Amino acid sequence: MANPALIRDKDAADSGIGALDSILGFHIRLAHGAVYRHFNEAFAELELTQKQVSVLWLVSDRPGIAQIDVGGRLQMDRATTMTIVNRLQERGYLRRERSASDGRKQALYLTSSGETALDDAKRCIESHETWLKSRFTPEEVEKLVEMLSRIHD
Amino acid sequence: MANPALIRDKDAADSGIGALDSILGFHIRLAHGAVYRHFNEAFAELELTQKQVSVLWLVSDRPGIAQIDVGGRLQMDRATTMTIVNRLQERGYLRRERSASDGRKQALYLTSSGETALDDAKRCIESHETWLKSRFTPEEVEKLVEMLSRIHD
DNA sequence: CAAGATTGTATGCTTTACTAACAAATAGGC
DNA sequence: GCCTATTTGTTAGTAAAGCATACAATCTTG
Repeated sequence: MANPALIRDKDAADSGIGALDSILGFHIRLAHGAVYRHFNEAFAELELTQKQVSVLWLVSDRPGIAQIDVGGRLQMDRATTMTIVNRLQERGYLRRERSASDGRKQALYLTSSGETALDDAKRCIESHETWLKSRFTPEEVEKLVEMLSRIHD
Repeated sequence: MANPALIRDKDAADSGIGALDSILGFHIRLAHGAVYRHFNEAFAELELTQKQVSVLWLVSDRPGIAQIDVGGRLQMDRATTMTIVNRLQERGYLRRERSASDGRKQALYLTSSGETALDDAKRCIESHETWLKSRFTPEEVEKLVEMLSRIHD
């Protein structure tokens, strides 16, 4: 009955976010939230988070990498890195070894089940990325990545 | 002594994130993290989070807005919205009133101290946004916002 | 009016992020 | 070599944010 377009004041029925719309940081936050939710749906059965996959991937690329370097590359502090590595170790996806060249460091390696999990994850990421990139041309994706890099580098 | 470029295997001394670099979602996550950290530094003395400021701003723009609409516009579920509104209410920044038009809804209004806090926050956001946008031309900012909107709309 | 949907609320769990403190190992100045 | 400072890992505690579930009150619809 009530035409939504006519509702005013108390119901604030028009959509949009008003002046917030001009805040770049706000759009980054919303976009991140949307990607985060889609990722979690895609990875529900694998039971892996974005961070966990990132760490697995990084350790796979650089066997023997130290925790501090994982944190540095993924922009996490030592404590945060610990909790993620701990969980991955508990699940048997990676193991720690004392580094031979620096006794302070823990060298990280994937286990074979960690590699299997990462292979599954990469397939999920592929479809997740396809979903995400479907709204852009290849040139736009490149431009977007480049601009985002300017923020986090 | 040891040339970093020569270190191999166990130390993985080169920088970068390898194949992860081509994952758009990963860059969104890193950029979000960088913005999040800078925001928190800028708002350390105000003791407000991004979400809290967003809610204050939205309630200021639309006095009497219901919690469910706040959540919808900021893409949060009811439970998450509750915790944020609760905290803002505890701090005396906003108040709840039963909606006259719909008894299920709580109409939200800023208190005068809430408006003061929002004014302070807007000044902080301005410098935060300046920091963020300083790496882009105005055209790039516009393009970036437009592309991010394609993700979260 | 009855049944279903919406909204707010309360509770509990998980992940991420940060701080502070401490121990072990390394690096640097003398 | 020795002493001090730094780095790295670890633990413990705090907090924000997100989500699921359940329940009550209210509204909507058949």
